[in-house]
Amino acid sequence: MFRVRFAPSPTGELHIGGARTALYNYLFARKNKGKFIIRIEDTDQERFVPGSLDRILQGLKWLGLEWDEGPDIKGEFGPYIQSERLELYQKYAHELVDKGSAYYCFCELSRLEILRELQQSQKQPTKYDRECLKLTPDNVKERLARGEKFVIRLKVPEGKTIFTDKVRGEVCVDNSNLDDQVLLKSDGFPTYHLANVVDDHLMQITHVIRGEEWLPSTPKHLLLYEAFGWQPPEFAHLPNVLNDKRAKLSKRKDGEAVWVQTYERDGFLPEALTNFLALLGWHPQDDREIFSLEELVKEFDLDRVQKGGAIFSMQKLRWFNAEYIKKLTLVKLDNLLKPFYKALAQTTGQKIGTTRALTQILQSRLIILKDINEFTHWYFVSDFKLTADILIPKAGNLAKTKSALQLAYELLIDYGDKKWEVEELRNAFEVLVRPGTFTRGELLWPVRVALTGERQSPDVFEVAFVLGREECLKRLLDAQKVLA
RNA sequence: GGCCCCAUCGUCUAAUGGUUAGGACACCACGCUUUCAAUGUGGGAAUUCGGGUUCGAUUCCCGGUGGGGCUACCA
Repeated sequence: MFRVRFAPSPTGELHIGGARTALYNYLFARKNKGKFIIRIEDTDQERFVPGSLDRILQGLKWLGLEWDEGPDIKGEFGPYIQSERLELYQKYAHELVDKGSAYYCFCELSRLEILRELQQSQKQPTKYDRECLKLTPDNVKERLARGEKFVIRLKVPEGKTIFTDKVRGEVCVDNSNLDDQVLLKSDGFPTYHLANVVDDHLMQITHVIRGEEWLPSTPKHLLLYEAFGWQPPEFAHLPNVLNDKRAKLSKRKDGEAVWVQTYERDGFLPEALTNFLALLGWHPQDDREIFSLEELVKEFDLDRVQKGGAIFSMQKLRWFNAEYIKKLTLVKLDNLLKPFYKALAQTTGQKIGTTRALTQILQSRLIILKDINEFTHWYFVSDFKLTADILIPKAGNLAKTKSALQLAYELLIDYGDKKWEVEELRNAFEVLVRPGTFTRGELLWPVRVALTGERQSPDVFEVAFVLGREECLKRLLDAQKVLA
């Protein structure tokens, strides 16, 4: 049974790159009828952000990536939060020391810094010089007894470390380039490397699917498995998600655009985001692009994951989102829009009744839900400023425009008991369009502008329909005053 | 500086030892049309460079170049 995990650090929101890593892990697990596990890697106390854990889990839930074991779900391999597993790492670190695969180090941070600088200036690999490996066992015992601060370092053996990555194929590193990695910090917390290996083993993870940034430290992890005498999992390193400058997407460089929550807030649909993310570094066998999560599960295959980094294209994401909005049922879209409508009504001090009809005419225009804010000015604001300039069509003139508005007004006054419906309205106005009197443009442009105050808007009759007769009459009258 | 990874249209990518190098986004044009969208049709746009191997390489190998990542008692 395959077991994979997503292991975020609680240092903020769910990162977009992390979301893709989680997605690929999820797809791999579901595809292979395996388990998808969430583990929280909170071994850095300084970077810990309170509340972050909940927000990351919420982000994953929003995306629809459900997990089988995790901090909020009891599993037989818990706890799933590393800060609750501290004794474990300490035990294993000391076990490694006993085996001779690791050693105590008492060196000061300041000395290590100087050492690094020296090595770099001499064009050497930067790594620990093993000063503390010279210490005699008695010496070590004495310093420990004295309560001196220490770390435990991996003793990297000589040789080469070779492994086969599921995405990249064979990777080979000479151990002489590997640093004697700190495994246990002086505060008693493990580093990522130790905690990660211990937990992946204990939690019986079979496939480690993670970001490319871990590729260089994988040999160290393999060395750890070897030192413990454990069977290592398979590794698959995913290409990075890049910004438009081809650098790894990061909070520092890219701001809140890296948080999944930002997309949720702006009205991207989770289905669109997962679809987009899935295709960022992976491709199905055919040319299809629209995939539900279930369909992705069916098609996903690690063999078809890309090696090179992929630029996060907002344009393409927006296209996906528009596609998914178009596919939504009216009721569903209207519900999703409710919070946005409410906020708008609040700012304009307006009460809103049913928004169904409004939603319908906006559906094909929305790219993200937030667009509703700009697309509904004509609906929520009725006292917009009109000018003759905008009311008169490019190919029209003042007199014709005046009479168009007048005729439209009269038509609605005499509308009688005809149905107030889009097609009915269209038919009624069509009668006014005659060669020698009005072209459609000469008639409909002024009417539409009178009703919306905007050069660009939905169809006149759709607008008239949602506005209602009273409001239309009022606006037509107002427009005529502008031309008077 | 050292180590590792990567390289097809602007972007995401497909494909092959012999193809008119395919699709999607974006862009442009045209159609529809009262405007804007949506939609339909069409168009421009790519195998990083240099060596090999081969009858033939964009595809395989080597090198350059370029890009990225790592180089912490961060993950």
